[in-house]
Amino acid sequence: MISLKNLCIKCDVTRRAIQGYEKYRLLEPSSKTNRGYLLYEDSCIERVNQIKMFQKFGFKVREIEMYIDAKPEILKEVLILKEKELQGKKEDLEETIQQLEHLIHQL
Amino acid sequence: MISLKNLCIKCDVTRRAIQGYEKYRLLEPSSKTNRGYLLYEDSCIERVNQIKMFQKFGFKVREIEMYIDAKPEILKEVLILKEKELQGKKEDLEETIQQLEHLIHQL
DNA sequence: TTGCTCCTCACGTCACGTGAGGTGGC
DNA sequence: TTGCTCCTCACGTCACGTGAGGTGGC
Repeated sequence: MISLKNLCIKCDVTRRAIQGYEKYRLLEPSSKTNRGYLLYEDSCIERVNQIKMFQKFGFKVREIEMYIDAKPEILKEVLILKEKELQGKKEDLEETIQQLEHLIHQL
Repeated sequence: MISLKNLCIKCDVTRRAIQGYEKYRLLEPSSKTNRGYLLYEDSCIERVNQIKMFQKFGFKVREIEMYIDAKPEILKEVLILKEKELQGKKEDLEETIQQLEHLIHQL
């Protein structure tokens, strides 16, 4: 068991981010202390790190629910699509940087 | 003079985007027809394209006001900082893509 | 009672998207 | 009157940020 505060510290997220994850049922506290403080399973640390990874890959929070517990084959397909998306973004970004450099040299 | 609709078509933006720019006083209609339709100067086409360029570089709409009419020397400094930001983003993105590829190969 | 910690709302942010409801001339 | 076009609100989106106001035990 781990408190909300410690979960936030260990995962480097805010309380508000955790609340956001809970809104989409990616996570939930397993109990409360008698003072009403929220308590989580230790496994939630790993869970939150996974959620953060999906977010980094460009998934919306409400999409993550569909994939975080998916079978490896399904997940692999989705991730391959995401990789193409990110490659596209990278190319757009490179083009934008070139435009920006061009403009800077004109000034 | 050009109608709002034609401005949107020429610049490939929506009416709502133009409204957003007007909120931050980057743009304004110069007059209205007797039917109340909004009319813009032809120079607004160029203006909107400039705004879009700043957005592409990562400026927030409300930041654009400060720079769109700035002196070249000032603008140059700001753009150089932006370029560094975009380079940083590019590097982050490349790292993320690598992580993603690594994960895909594990599945 | 005061201080401290943690809780649960709930509005704010950003750049628009997306209706709703109204208008004027054919 | 109906249809069409364009107008002006104003709530919705997304993932939290940021208070406000309340609670329980030292």
